[in-house]
Amino acid sequence: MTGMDTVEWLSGHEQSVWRSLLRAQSRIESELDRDLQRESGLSLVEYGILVSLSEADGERMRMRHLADSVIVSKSRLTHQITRLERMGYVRREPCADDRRGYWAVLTAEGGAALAAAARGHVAKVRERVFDRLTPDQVQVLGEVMGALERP
Amino acid sequence: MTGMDTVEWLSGHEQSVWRSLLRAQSRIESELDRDLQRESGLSLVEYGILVSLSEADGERMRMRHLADSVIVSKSRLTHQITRLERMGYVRREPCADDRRGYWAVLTAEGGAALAAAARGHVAKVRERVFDRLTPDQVQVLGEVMGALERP
DNA sequence: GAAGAACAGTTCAAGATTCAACTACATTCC
DNA sequence: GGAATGTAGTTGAATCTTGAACTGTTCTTC
Repeated sequence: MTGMDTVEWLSGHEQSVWRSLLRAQSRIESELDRDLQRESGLSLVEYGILVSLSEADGERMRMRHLADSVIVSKSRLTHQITRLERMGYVRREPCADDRRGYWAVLTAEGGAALAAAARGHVAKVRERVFDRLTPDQVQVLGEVMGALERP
Repeated sequence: MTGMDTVEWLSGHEQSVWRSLLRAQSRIESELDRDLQRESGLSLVEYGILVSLSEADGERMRMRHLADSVIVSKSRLTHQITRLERMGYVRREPCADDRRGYWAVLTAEGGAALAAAARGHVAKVRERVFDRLTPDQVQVLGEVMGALERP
């Protein structure tokens, strides 16, 4: 009795689930990223940013809100938006009623790039994920991820 | 009829599952990484490398095999092992029967660092993932991730 | 047994990410 | 109203990642 039993370990089954999860995660992410990159020149994060913007009111979002929405640090978002701005897909606009703030605004080119990327990307997501699962599995996966996504 | 219907889109439910998955993924990973980093100075990838080595025969693995096992590029592994070597947690040994190759070998310090990190990390994994799920959900999650981890 | 292909691993340089300052504006509260 | 505190976003430097090119070894096949 060393005191070790006050720490909860993972059961054998939990451990194997956890490792599968880690492998699945990193495989899915790296494959989708590579394919998206190759076919549209966008990273997964850039794609996510464009999606968020395209769905927002006026196709624009405040930096802070956008950062939360795609789950990256403020600093990383700043750099990322700078790059997207260089590509012509996003532009910054100062925010009228909060002079500290900026809007990141989707440009027409950005919308077009997103549209061009979306089709192939979605096909890959389907192929890589949903085609491998039964409807019941998808159902439970949704419940599980719903529970896990909360902070 | 624009031809768009030849592409399979995601259903509304699939889309929402997919987005939950992405958010859950990035939250889990960034939280665990931050905590691990803070409490033991290891990144999640470094932790994974030490785990793989600790479980391997002779606590050593060839670079290539190790790279596959933790799912990173050869190049990234080279850099990562260089850093772990600087920290004193791993050392490289030339491979006797294949003169192109090297073993990455876990040092005593590396084993100790892993042991020190493991307890807290596992507690976080439990707290962040398994405590939120019912046994049935864990069961299905395992099946699903088993299907998704294959290349 | 030699030529050519494949493989293990590293290197280099470009680009991305991180983290802690930092600036500038907003809010609170006395 | 003004000092203190909080928030939005950027900057800079150090670190990390990426991908292609490269070295040296092994495997194949004729």
